[in-house]
Amino acid sequence: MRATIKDIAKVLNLSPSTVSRALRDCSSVSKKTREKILHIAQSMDYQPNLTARGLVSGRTQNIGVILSIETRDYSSLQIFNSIVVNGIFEVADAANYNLTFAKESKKHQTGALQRIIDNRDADGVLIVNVVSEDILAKLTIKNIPVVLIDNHFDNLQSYAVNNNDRLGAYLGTKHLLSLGYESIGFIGISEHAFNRECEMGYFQALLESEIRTDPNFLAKGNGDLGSGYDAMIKLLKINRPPRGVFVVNDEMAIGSIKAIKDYGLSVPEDIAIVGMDGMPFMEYFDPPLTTVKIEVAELGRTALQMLLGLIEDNYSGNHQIAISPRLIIRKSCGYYINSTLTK
Amino acid sequence: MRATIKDIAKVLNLSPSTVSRALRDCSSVSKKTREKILHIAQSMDYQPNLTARGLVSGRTQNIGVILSIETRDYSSLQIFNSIVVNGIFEVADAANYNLTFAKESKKHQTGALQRIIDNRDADGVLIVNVVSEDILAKLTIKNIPVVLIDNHFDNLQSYAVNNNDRLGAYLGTKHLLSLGYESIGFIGISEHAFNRECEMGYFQALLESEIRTDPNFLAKGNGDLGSGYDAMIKLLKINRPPRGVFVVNDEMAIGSIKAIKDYGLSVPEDIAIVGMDGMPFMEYFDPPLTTVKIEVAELGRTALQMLLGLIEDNYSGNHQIAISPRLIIRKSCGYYINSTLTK
DNA sequence: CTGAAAGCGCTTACAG
DNA sequence: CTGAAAGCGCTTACAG
Repeated sequence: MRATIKDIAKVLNLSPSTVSRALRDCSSVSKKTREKILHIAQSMDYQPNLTARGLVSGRTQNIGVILSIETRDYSSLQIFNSIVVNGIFEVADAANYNLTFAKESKKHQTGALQRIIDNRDADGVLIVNVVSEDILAKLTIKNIPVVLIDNHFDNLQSYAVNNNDRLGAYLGTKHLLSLGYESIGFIGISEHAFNRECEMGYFQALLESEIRTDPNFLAKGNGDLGSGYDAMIKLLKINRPPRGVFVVNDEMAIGSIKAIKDYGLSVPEDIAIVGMDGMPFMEYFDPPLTTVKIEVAELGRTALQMLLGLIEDNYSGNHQIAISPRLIIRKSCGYYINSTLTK
Repeated sequence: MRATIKDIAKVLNLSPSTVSRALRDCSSVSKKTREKILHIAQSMDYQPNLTARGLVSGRTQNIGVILSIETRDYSSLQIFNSIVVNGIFEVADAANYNLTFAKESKKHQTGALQRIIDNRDADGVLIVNVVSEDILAKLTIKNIPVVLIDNHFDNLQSYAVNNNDRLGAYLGTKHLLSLGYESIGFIGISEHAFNRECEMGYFQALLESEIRTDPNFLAKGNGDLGSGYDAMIKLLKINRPPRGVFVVNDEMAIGSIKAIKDYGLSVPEDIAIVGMDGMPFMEYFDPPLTTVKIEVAELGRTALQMLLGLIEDNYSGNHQIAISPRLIIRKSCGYYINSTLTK
């Protein structure tokens, strides 16, 4: 059987209280007895029972991570989420917290989510991606601290960590402009807050170059490859299509490159493309995709640091944090063709 | 404050014991009092404190999931692992278990892993991918049930769930043969047990077609794209290169396709390629990759079911289970070119 | 069918 | 600096 505090106390003829104190390094224990206790504890291979500790502290040492149940295996979102979780894990582990996953959809929610809400099976919760306002409300009522990740709520009261989408679109568009292209298109996505941010970055870049925006140069998809293809076809059918296009996610960017090729044109010679996300394998496509890489793991790390502060009741930073993405130049933007000009 | 069993007992003038029994549906409580208790419990929004339950049951309701610390974000392995975890989660959630992640490398192991081993912070453990034998030994000593996932140990005593790699290589090779190609190459990986299984599947398929194996047609990489490229270059330099090549993972398959293109040849017209894995985005490459898809989530599900049986001490199935992968035909194998023959 | 008591392994005021 | 006692919220023999 596993040794307990009582066992150690008995061996040394001390009280459990003293042993407990010594083990946790309380200053009120004499050096001599502390050393005796530590020594015996080690020789008996004593390790505290975390559950018992949790019962008296009222803490679970769990962080709930709520994800959308609908995420398909191998999808971009799945990949995004798993990297976010990596970042979360790093911080959680250092702070001695476990992660408790939970998933949710309109119709169904996992047992884990019920345990978090009903039984308070987490000291705090991270909500990744769009999850219903309903869940957020329930957690708030139960007084469980929450931080949103990549949730483009317009709710300024929530604590949230997002990619700086506006900056991302700005960087992507600016890069195309810096390459000398004068007509730049935009393929967005039908997701309000996110798309609005991206559009603002795009417009700002154009404005700085004093280029008027052409409403025909704006197209939208739903985020997947096929919709990026369709959106690009629309742009291609315009009288004089844009010379460069910023696409708000990599998957649609790949779709739009396919559309351009199928149209008998080439990337970047005829139309240059810049995506956003940083999905895997994108450097292996033909041409390798230039993209604005989101610091996904950093989103997770930052969010959990914030949440930990909230749990300890000593967070005093901003309610909302935006993490800067960064441009990764590959070939689809034409940088290496134009490099004589720009380098 | 949250209602406790005591609170309910007080309201109804009953003992906590009876309330506890009623709440857990023990048969020994009269229908009448049970109903009263359930009613009050609901009106007081009572939910059991899981920590307290855990303390008396000696269970943590945690399943430890050990992963390699070295896995890079966005790598194939990272994607593989996250899908395995999806499968594990499904089963865990249905059985009311939480997942506790832990990571490990030769030099370093996370706090979570120490908690699992030292403090028994999990009722059972799943080890995904190659993790040191040392960890396995420690868990065994502590009497913590373990199931390995995708760990190609040669240890027949361990409980393990793996992809049926031999079958995978067999299916891939057989498919190439069925397309009429008579010389088939093999690009393997320097990982003993895994590679041996793949080779056996490859040889078996050749044998059934009475094709002699040419040792020059065997090449090896380390798993990443560049190494697949190099391995293919080796095969291309042979006097008469193989007409089709089975590559043991998708990433190297993509690398080998690139090598073929750079060599001025085309896929599948000159050399046909079949990979194995089922990584995302592979259908978008040029040409879309034919591959043997591993049922990754199923590996996770099966392993946890096995582990749950072990924890409950009622598992009586095989120690080792191999999950069958399945062929996904796309364009890199030339099926659609040869379809007049084969359809 | 119900209750009183002991216990799971720890922590923490309160005394001394 | 140390100990006795109470308690965290539940479960479970043992009696009746």
